Amino acid sequence: MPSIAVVPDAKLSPEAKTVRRRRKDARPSELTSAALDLFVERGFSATRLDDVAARAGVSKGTLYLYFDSKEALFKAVIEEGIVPTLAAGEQRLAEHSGTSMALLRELLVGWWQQIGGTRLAGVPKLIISESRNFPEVAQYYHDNVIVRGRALLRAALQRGVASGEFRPLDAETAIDVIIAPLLMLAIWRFSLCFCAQERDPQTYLETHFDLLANGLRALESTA
Amino acid sequence: MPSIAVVPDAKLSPEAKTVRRRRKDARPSELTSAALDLFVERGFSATRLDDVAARAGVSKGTLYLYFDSKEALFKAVIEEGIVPTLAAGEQRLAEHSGTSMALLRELLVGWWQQIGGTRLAGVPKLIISESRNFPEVAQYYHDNVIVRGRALLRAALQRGVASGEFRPLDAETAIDVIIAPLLMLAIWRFSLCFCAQERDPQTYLETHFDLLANGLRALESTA
DNA sequence: TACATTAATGACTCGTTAGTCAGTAATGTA
DNA sequence: TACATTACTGACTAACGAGTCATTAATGTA
Repeated sequence: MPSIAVVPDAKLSPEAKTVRRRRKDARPSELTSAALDLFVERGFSATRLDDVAARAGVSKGTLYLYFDSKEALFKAVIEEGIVPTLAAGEQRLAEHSGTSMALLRELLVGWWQQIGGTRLAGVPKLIISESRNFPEVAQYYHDNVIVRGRALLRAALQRGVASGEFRPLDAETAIDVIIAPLLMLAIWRFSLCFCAQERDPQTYLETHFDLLANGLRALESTA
Repeated sequence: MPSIAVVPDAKLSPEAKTVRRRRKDARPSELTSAALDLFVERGFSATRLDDVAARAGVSKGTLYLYFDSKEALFKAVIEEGIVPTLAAGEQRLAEHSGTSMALLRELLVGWWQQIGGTRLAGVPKLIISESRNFPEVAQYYHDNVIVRGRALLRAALQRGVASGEFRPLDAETAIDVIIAPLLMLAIWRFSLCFCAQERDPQTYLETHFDLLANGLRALESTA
């Protein structure tokens, strides 16, 4: 990266147009960062690698020095952006000592802070939209995000049921019901001008939690 | 395929390969039907018009006799498949006399029967995935589906609040909370191998209704 | 049967973009 | 200063697919 310090994802300044810099270490993350921006904005297929490269301040040829293919670049975006959050969640689960509802809330708030509320929130939409046509990415996401994410929630729910805090429930369905609103919130944030757009995510999340707390509460009102 | 009666979206039989038939009336719906199948399966951009035409048993040139562009074809798919359901919902609303919860349930079940449970369920995913790159389609869907659909739910909710059946609520947020799980259910059905795939939609919907009924119930438990 | 009308065709153009590779410029080394 | 190494470039290709249009075949009509 070197010689002259440069902000990670800055464009080349105009006068530097033809200057070649050598920054082997910094390139991959500069490229994945640029890729995330454009993938989220335009979709995976509709994003041109020329544009990704340009945004990272390099040429397309350089991109291919670091990533074998467009799909490999996408995988790297997921690996770098999403996967670490799961590790954090797994640690939270292991260390938690409060109520299960608090744990659940903590996991979901954590998701919002690290993914749902950031530009990474566009990734689930990308996966939903395009993974069918890119099986390798789909497989990677399934194995490293979906399976691990669901396992996390399943553990939290089962703990609550075991302690009598939650009424007995079908874990898989409950997981769906819990994450669907979060995913939709993330999706809406990137679906131009639709619905929730300008509304407050906080209010939405509170409403969801509120509903959830009632729905999960043991014994009273609902069988 | 003429003269002899033929199912709407049948492929050409091998020996009919070079025979040209004239069926002006039937073409548009044959083409939109084929288009829906392929759009849902592969996405809008990734679908080739050659394939749509072939599935409808015609050539690409013929497709362009009936639709001005790929986007126009997409608009026609929505117009023919989704819009009528909204008209049905509006009628239901006008004629309903029971409780507001029953009306709400009726609207959502109707949505499931006519859209969510059919191949049309793929359309919301298409819109979410690709509308950003196709502003004309986005505008059409927004005006004719989203706005009308939300108005329908808003009316049902407001009726319930007015009668004291539901607790006071922010209508827009409540709408989001109500439709998010339905949309996710539809989306999951077309997101290969992910999550809810093989689970029972009925169970999922029941869980959602159950949660909803508790969340909306007036006065007790929650403020 | 001859002629007019129109539904349908498919080869074509033309723009687009993932991926390649021979060459260039920056840096390291002696 | 000369030479070796390697990060980087950008023009190129090959393939693809939306949209066009001159031509052909089916049907209607006199």
